[in-house]
Amino acid sequence: MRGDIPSGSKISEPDLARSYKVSRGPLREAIRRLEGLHLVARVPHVGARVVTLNAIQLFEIYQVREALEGMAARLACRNMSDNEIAELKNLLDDHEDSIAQSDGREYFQHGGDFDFHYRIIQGSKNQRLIELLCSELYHLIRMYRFRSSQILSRPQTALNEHRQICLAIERRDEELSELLMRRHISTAQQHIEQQFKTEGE
Amino acid sequence: MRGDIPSGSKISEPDLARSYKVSRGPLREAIRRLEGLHLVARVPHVGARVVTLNAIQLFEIYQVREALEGMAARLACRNMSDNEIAELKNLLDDHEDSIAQSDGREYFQHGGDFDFHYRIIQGSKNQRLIELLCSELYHLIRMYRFRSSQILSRPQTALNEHRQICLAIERRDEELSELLMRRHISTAQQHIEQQFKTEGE
DNA sequence: ATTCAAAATATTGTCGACAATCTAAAATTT
DNA sequence: AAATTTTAGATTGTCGACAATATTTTGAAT
Repeated sequence: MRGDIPSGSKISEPDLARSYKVSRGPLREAIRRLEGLHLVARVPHVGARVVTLNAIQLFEIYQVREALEGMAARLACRNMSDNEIAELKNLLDDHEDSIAQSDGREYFQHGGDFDFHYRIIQGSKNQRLIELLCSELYHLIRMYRFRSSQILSRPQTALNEHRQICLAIERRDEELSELLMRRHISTAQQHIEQQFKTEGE
Repeated sequence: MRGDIPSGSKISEPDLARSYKVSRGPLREAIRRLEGLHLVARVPHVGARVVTLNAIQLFEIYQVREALEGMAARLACRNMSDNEIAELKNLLDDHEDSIAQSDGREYFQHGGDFDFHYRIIQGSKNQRLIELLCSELYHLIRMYRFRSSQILSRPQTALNEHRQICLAIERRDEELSELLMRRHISTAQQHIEQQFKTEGE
């Protein structure tokens, strides 16, 4: 998860066991867990490799993310307390300051973007949705972000979109908040696609 | 997955290892995989239990399912071939016959309902979406269906809804097909909720 | 009789070793 | 010289045993 082991590299059980100072038994159990999280792929009798995300897989993840986070925004309208919404607004004000200070470059890098999404996901109060997005998909997206050092810095635009979503949630407008969240993620997806194309040249 | 081990029962590693004629090592690795699928829950130093779905958890799963299958229907509009859509229509005709023959009781039991949903999910051509719905969530929903012997038999209504969805896909109407699919699942969810209430009395 | 403490039991966590399988390297054949 | 077969090496899969931890039972004290 930290990215210490490069994406795509083969995992040698004896080597890893030595480096972590554990026996192969617990290590294999751990690998099986990572397999469940789709972070390593395992071929019987051949070995385990750290998964690599190609453009298509990232594309697919973003489609899933759009559906799930859209639902999260809808449920957040239903289930976030007035207090939680007030705190969400405070967070956005902090982000505003942070962008003004750092000239906007560090918004995505310091998890500011994820902070916002994280709160709304939590606000859905749907435990399964939370686990799916925050534990399972997040690691995969994060893995990609490690590689391409987030060039998609469009902090002011993103912040504006965040504010719109926040407003819709404040008004408890389920339809609108879902729509805006889906568009927001869809836009991010398109930016990544663009990036992949220019990268390929 | 077959339901041999009752939901909620504790899993004894030595017992299971004996009954499957394997050592505890591979068994533990298998349990870790099931843990990843959320089919067993594990507490350190205490043991593993087959998960039980309460009403809330099932409710949450259906919310996730609504979001994901709605997206699947949308993507199916984009990615299903004309041929695949024609086959989908044939499937619905078969279902029609099956319902007429068996007086409609066996539609859900024999996986007819799932057949339809399965094809649309596959039609999305999104591998991650397919895996999430068909491999991960399906087992959980199936686990519940084992317990309550599917009382929600409203076969004719469901079939009609399926036909409407199919029509929307045929017309490549992404908006409508997603909407109809979400309503279809939302309706099923409400039926289950109803059932839980009457069950609790 | 009830409650708390301590010992006994059972279960989980970990390890090192051996067997089965795959990958590569070397040797033989064409 | 190239290709195929064979052999050697490494890696994965499996096992039984031991240590650490939790649960249950037993006993004693209130």
